Amino acid sequence: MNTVIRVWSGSQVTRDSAPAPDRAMQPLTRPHIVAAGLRLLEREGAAGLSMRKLAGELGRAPAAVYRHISNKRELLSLLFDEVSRQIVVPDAGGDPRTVVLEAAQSAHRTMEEHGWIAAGMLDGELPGAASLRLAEFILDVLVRNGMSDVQAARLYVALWQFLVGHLVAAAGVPGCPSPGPVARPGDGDGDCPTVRRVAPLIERMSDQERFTTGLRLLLDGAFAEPRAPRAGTAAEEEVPVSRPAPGAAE
Amino acid sequence: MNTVIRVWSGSQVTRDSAPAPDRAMQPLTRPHIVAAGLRLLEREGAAGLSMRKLAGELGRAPAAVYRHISNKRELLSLLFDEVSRQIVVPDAGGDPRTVVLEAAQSAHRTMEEHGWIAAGMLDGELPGAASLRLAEFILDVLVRNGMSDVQAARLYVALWQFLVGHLVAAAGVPGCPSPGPVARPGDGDGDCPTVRRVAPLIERMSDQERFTTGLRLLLDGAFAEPRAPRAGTAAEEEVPVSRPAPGAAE
DNA sequence: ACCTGAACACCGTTCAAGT
DNA sequence: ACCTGAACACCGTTCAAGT
Repeated sequence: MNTVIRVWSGSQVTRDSAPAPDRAMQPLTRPHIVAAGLRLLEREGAAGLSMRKLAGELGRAPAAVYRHISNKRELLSLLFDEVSRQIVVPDAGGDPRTVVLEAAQSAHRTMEEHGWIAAGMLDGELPGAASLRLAEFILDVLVRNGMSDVQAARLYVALWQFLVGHLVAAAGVPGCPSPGPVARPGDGDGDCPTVRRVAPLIERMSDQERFTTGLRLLLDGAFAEPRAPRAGTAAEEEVPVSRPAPGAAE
Repeated sequence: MNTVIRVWSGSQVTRDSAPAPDRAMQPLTRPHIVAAGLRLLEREGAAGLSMRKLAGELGRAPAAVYRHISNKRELLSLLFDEVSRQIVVPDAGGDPRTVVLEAAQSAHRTMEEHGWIAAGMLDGELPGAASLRLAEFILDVLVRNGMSDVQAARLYVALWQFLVGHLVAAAGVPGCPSPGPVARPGDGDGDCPTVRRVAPLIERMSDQERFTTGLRLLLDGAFAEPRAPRAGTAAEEEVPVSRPAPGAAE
């Protein structure tokens, strides 16, 4: 197994030790606000985060927060950044397939701890500065191991979309643990024999499995493509301007 | 190219022709409500759907809706069902990889038309009865072509999660078209040379490409695994790692 | 059975006014 | 510069009361 190193230089906010229990009348700062937001999310979940409650948590009037943050979206963006800063990536050496798999799993683990992220994805401009480091790491490993920029871009986009989808699907209804991708065949819906047979297998899959098996398929697919044998500078084929897919009616 | 057939028996609600312009005092029905909901979504987008506006659209008091529907989640569920009913699947014959690809693309196309779906994913129990038909179709094709139930289940879950992730990532901030998986390297964030180089490639990818290339990777990965030889008919050759033309795929 | 009016307990955000 | 009080324009949902 690879040594685990931290890719970030240290978080300015820790969830457990708030900057201070909001004493006397120290003026608010963004770190105060971010910390309070994380506390609120941890305590009440995604639905519990409101600008008003946040202000309450900080002991101020709701309007006070707006002196330091322009709206709720910016708040979500800051919170997401704080979480992505905690993503840990493996050592870059070794089999690239394994390294990328571990990096993705690490991102998955970190974000999964924060169920609200899935909900935040939809109205925050979440892919912020901190997640750049993860992108840099993955793209760099791929390219350094012979993928063209285009191949790396494609795989990275696919990985990201898959991660987002997994988080959203796993979060599902805020309360329920995981509705899964298929509902149980109900009464009125013509019989779906295959679904009926396979559904239990799906329901039995753990969250980890749902993520990792898909991840493996993506990586298998990507690494099955021919790559350049060696590379320091992987300038290769130029992107051939996407043509419409051969058999696809689109 | 495959003949396109409808897998559903007909929608009881059409978006364009509402059941009636809400005349005199016909009692409300669920189809009325679903139709009004779709009208509202089309006109005002995901953020424009509220129980109060829905009631307004129907010419009733807000409370009236609750006689027919128990809450907003159920409404979203019904709306999602109505949309999934419109998914068209290809003919089941032919290369399974292509058939599944086309089915997924079809689902993508249908859901993409309804940007609100991504938002609804998070607080509706969306995978309802209608999407069972799609699941049945895909699982059936996979198993009929030699995949084990477990293999089929895994690929299906991966496809679903990827679709969800794509929709959410593509929907992004309600207003903005597509923030994409990486933000532009900003000022303060240490230089990320690879991201800086690759980001333009990612931004240049169309929505279709972002979906289809990932889909292909998943299918490549899944069909690279050994499967049982027999299918319904004759020699289904052991797939020797499908290779899409190097960089010239698409 | 179906609907209305009015209310309850919330939202995000703005803005004049205070210190 | 930073904060408060009060307001604006909304939410989802409930419930007694009407017909």
